[in-house]
Amino acid sequence: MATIRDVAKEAGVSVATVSRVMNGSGYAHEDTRKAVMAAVEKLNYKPNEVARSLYKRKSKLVGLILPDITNPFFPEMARGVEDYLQQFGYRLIFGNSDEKRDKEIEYIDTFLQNNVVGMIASTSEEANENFDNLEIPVVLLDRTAEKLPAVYSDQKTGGKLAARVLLDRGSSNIVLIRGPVEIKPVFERYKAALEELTLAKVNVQVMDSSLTLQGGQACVEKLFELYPETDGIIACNDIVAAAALQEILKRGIRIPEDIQLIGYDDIAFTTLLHPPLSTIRQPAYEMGAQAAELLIKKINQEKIEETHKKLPVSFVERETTRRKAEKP
Amino acid sequence: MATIRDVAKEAGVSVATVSRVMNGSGYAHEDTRKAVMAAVEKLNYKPNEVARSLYKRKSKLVGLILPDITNPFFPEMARGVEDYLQQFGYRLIFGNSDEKRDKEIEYIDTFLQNNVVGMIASTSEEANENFDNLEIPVVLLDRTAEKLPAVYSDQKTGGKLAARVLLDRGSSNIVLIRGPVEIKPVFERYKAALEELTLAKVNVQVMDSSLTLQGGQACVEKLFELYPETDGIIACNDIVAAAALQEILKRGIRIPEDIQLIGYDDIAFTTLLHPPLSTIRQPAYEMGAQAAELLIKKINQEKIEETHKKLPVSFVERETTRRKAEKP
DNA sequence: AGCTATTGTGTAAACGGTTACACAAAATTA
DNA sequence: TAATTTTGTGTAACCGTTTACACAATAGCT
Repeated sequence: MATIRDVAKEAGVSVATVSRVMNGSGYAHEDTRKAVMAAVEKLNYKPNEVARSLYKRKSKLVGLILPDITNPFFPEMARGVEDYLQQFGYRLIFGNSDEKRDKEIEYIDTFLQNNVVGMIASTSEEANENFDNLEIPVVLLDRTAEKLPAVYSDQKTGGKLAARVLLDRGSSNIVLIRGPVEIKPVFERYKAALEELTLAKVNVQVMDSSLTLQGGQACVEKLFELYPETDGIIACNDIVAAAALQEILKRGIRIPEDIQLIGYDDIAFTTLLHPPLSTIRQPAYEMGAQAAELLIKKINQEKIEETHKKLPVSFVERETTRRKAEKP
Repeated sequence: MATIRDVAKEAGVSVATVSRVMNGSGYAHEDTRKAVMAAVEKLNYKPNEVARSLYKRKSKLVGLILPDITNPFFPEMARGVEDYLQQFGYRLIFGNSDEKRDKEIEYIDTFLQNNVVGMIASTSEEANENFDNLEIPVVLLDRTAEKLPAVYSDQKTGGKLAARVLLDRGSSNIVLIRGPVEIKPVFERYKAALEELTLAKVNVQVMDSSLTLQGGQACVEKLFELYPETDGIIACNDIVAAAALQEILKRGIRIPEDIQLIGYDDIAFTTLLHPPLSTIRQPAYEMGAQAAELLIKKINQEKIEETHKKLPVSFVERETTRRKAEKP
C-alpha cells in the first residue's frame, strides 16, 4: 500500500501538501493540486484510516450491538442503520450480545479501543450503566434509558392494541405468552396487554416463553393441556406465535374461528405462514435508520429536538384474527 | 481514556516497561510487574488498538461482506464466523453488498484502510478479482474461486438431490425455478437439478425468479397459469418455496398429494410453514465457522491441508414431499 | 515602489502504542 | 574474585496521518 510519503515524493511536494489536497483544507495551488492528484491516481493511494484515526482520536467506525442477528427482527434494524450510516462514510463494527452483560462489555471495550466515533446498542436494561460515562455518543435502539438518546417503539400501545384486537373480535379465554421479563420492551408490551385484558374482566392466563422457536414450542406444547378452553393467544413475538400456530393446526383447532392468535414484530415471514399471521408491526428498519440519524446528529454536535423517539406500532390484520364486526 | 504514558507515570516506570508487561514480552521484574498492573487497574487502562494497529500494520479486525443480512440464510453464517472469531479476540467490520460490485469494492477499500487482518466474503463471481492482489488473507464464503481459499457447500449434489427427491417420489411435470444466474451457487444447483431432470426424461419447465419473497410471489403467480398440470416444484431457495407453498394452498391444490415442493437452504422458518417444507439443507452456521477457522489459520500462517472446503448438503424430509415407497 | 494581505508550501510535533538497542544490575560460572 | 551470562529497564525511532507554525512568494493597495 502506498503511503502519503510515496505520493509526496512522486508529486515532488511535502506530505503536508498531499494531506491538504486530499482533505481540501488550507491552500493549494491548482498546479500542485493536479500533480498530487495525478500521483494519487498513479499509486492508487488510499489514506490509511488507522493513522488518521490515531491522530484525530476518532475513526469512521460505529459500533453496533444487537442481541442476536439470527432473530429476523434484528437484521432489519441492522440494515436500517447500515444503509443510513453508509451515506456518510461510516462503517460498522458489529457484535451480538445474546443479551449477555459480559459480551456487551467486551464489545463496548473493543469498540472504544478502536476509537469508534459512536455506538448504537440494544442493551439489556441493567447493563446500560456501561454506557454511562463514555465520551462518545451512544444511542439506544429498541431500548430506552433516561440518560441516553433512544429510538424505540411504542410497546405500551402495541401491547394494548394486541389485547384490544382479540377482545374486540370476541376472544374471552385468552392466554398471554410473556417473554423474558428482563427484556424491557418485551416486558412492557406484556404488561400493557395484561392490563388491558384485566380491565376487560376476561379470563386470562399467563405463560412464559423465551423468544426463540424452541422456547415457543416448549411453551405451546403445554398450553392446550393446561388451558383447553383457550380461544385467544397473544404471543410475545412472531416466532413464538408461529410455534403456537403450528400447535393449533396440529390439534385441528380452527383458526380464527375457534381461536385467535396475534404475534408481535411483523417479521418478514409472518405473511408466509398459513394462515398469514395477524401481528403488531414494529418498524424495525425505520428504527435502525432513525437511530443512525440521531447518532450522526450527535456526532456532528447538531442540536437535537427530541432525543427519545418513540415510533408508532400498528396492527397488521391478516388471517389469524377474525374480521371485526362492522358497525351498521 | 488513560494512555500508556499515564500508566507509566503512575507506576514510576517507562512506557516500554508498561508495554512489555502488558504483552508479556521481554523481561520484567516481578515487583515492577505488580506495580504496573496496579496502575493499569487503578486507571482502568485499556491499550488503544488503533495505535497498536498502526505500528503493527494489522488490527484485530476482520472484514465480512455478505450479500444481504436480511435473507435469513446469511445471519446464520455471520454468527458462525463471529462466534468463531470471537474466541481469538477478533472483531468484525461488516457490510452488505447486495451483490453489487460497487458496494463490494467500497467495503474492501475501507476494510483495507482500517488495516483489517483478513477478510471473509460472499462475493459476486465476476468481482472477485477485487480480492486478487491483496496482501492479507481472504476466504470466500458460499462462493468459490480458483485462487482463493473458500468454504462453500456442495451445490451440485444439492441440485441433483432436489431433483432426485421429486423424481423418486413420483413427480413427472416439474417446474424448476431458477434464481439469478449471476449468483454462482444458485446457478449451479439449478444446473445440476436440470441435468438430473433431463436425464429422467420427465416434463420440465424452467421459470425465473429473484431470491426474495416478492420475486418468488411474482414468479409463482404465473406458474399455474402457464403450467397447470405441474406436479412438482423445485425452488431456488426456501423463501421462494414458501411463496410457492402459499400459492399452492391458495389454489386449493393438495400438497404433497397433488404436487410436491422442495426448497433450498433450510432456513429457520421452514419448519414453521404449513405443511413444513421439505428442503435441501446447507449448513450455514458451520460454513461460517469453518471460513473463520480457515482465515485464522491463514493469519497465523499455519499450513493448510485443504484450502477449498466443500461441505455436504442433505435432504431434510418434511411434509411437502411424499414418503418414498419403502423397499419390501 | 513600499506595505500589507493573501496564498502556497514545508518542517516538525503530535496521536498512542511497540520494539531495537544500549546499558546497568544481578546471577552464574570459572 | 574476575569474567561472563542473564535479567531488567529506559531512550528513542517508528507506524501513517494531521496540523500548528514559520516562512516565502504573490497579489492588491496606496
